[in-house]
Amino acid sequence: MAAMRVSIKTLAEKAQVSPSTVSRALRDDPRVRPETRRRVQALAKELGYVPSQVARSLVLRRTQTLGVVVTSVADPYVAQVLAGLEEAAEAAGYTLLLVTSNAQAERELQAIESLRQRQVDGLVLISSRAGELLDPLLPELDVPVVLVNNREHRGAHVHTVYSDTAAGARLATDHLLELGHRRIAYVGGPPGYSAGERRTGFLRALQAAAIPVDHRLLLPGMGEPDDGRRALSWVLDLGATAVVCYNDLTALGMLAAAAEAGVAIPEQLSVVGIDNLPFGTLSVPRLTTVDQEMAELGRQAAQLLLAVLAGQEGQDVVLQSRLIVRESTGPAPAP
Amino acid sequence: MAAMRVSIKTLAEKAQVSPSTVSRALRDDPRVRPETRRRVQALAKELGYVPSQVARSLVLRRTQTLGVVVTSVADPYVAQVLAGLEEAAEAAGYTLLLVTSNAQAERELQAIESLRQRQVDGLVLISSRAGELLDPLLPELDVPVVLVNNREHRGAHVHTVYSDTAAGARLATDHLLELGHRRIAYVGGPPGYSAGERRTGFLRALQAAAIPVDHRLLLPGMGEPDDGRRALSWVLDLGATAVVCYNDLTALGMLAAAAEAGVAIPEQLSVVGIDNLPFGTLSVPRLTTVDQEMAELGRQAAQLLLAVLAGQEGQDVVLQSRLIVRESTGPAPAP
DNA sequence: CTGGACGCTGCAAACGTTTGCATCCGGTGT
DNA sequence: ACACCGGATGCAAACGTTTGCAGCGTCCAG
Repeated sequence: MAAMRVSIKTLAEKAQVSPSTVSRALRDDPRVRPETRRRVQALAKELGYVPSQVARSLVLRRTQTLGVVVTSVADPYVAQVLAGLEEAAEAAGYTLLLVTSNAQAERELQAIESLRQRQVDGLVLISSRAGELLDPLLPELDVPVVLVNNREHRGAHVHTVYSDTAAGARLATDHLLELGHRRIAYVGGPPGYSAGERRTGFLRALQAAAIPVDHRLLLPGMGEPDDGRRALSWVLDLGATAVVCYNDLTALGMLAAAAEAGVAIPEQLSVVGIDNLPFGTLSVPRLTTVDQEMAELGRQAAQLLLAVLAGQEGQDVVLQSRLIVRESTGPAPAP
Repeated sequence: MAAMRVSIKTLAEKAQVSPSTVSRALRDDPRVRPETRRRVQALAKELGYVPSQVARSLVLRRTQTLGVVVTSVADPYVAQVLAGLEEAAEAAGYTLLLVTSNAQAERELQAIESLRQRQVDGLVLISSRAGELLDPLLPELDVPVVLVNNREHRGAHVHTVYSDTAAGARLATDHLLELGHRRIAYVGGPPGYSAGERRTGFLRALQAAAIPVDHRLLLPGMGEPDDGRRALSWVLDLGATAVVCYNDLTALGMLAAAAEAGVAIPEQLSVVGIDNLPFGTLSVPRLTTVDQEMAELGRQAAQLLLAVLAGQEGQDVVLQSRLIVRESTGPAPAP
């Protein structure tokens, strides 16, 4: 439709003023006469003028844009964090540039490079899996970085926002211990920060209760429902009466498998997850879990980044985990 | 760290060549002597040169960026579409600019405006809820638009990618009819394109089977689990033996409520959803549903947009729905 | 009548690229 | 010796803004 792009210059000609004046008029600079301002603004509306954020970015040297790299948006944990992040960023006039890494370190680095070239004002890495590959890169970055759910890295411009998930796992385990369970299994998650934390939280709880760990009860997993499914018969065979899962997804998979196999939850087996996904209330029985406040995590990440961008001192933030007892856990069966 | 940003000019000085040559050397233009090219590239690496995509965008007048507006990333349907979209866009060298509308028409328009100013090369609207407010805006846009899961709008630059969800709802209903059900309820979704389609699909199936509709069995909802929960006792009271839900979320809510209330599924009530969320396999019983291939929808949307951007003719795409029978549906109980 | 002050506007440079065209150089064909 | 050619490089404009500084009236005080 529009034959040619209408720029500030176009407006300038039509309004018989200089580009500078147009620029100022559009942004309500008090230095331009009210009448001129109105005239220019009216003209802008009439001609359908759309300011070019990219030209503006070039001269101002900031883009009002935050780069976010995630493992996968299809992961409900990530999606929740992202939602909180977007909300807070949007409220401050920032827009998100989203890139997916599929949990591959190599792609994560590429993503960062791409965002860098796009001159994002700040960077958020959610559940980064790049590990040590990240270290040489971080100091190079000329923008502040916030790591969500990962404390493996330090640096001048790098900040951290995370749930105290080790404590969370401990909470979950202590809950089972209080219920009288003594043989408790753990189904793990994908290599990386949080799986490590959660696992040590679990182990510490056992240790504090002076319960020797049976390493056969420490199962590997990728944080997916099938991991929980597979684990069910394994843990029953070994006589476990309870299991803490790396995350809700794993736990939900186990609940589903239990239902299909006719295993009574929690009478025969107590199951607890971590994350508090919305779906945890839809399972039968409803899932006992540990809240990780993903949306809040995202919001805090955005606010931290924005604070740093505004020149303030950035304080790392840690969110406390909170146990949510529902019906998937119960007293240990009498021996 | 870097005291000053290193630009093409910086490289030019250090390498004793003109900026033009540097620019060409960096992009492997055959017109620059191989040796010069190597020298420049080495220097670039050494000084940690990062090309400015924004400067490039300004002169090339495209940003290699696609704008996406969604209702909420926390919605698993949206998240799946987004995942497919990102994958395909990324593969073609495009990055996504993501904005959330919270299903509010006003905010959706603002989002579009914001993306426009950011000079996105194309726009994707997922499950737009802006309705008629969108119509005056669409022709104004100077970039191609792809609507996902919404056929309410037409225009020169607007294309559409959708599941034939009316057919899907009909499939679901026909399935119940074949199982002998005659009193079938429907729990609806939020105002907008797809809820309308799905509802008419449902109604058409009844009509084709010459079953009079009892309008008390047409329940309102917002596509959330609680809608399904609430609907359970209502539909049982009215003697329904089956219910099709606007989406899986609603259906899963109903299954959970049924389990809690001791209502046997599918013996007392058959429940079918639409979407085929991953969670549909974790419920007890597993949910019968209609696949909507969200990720594929996203991929197709990206490809369509990219094709149009490449100057090709853009063909709207429609994905066929496919019934997935699991255990939440069964024969109608004998009267 | 003069000297400012003040209110409004314009000039021009800058942000970091890309690219059409000109330039320069050594070599080649006649 | 001349014109010409081709390869390598440089010049300068352009993309669409913002902004420090200068300019220009007009009005008022002295």
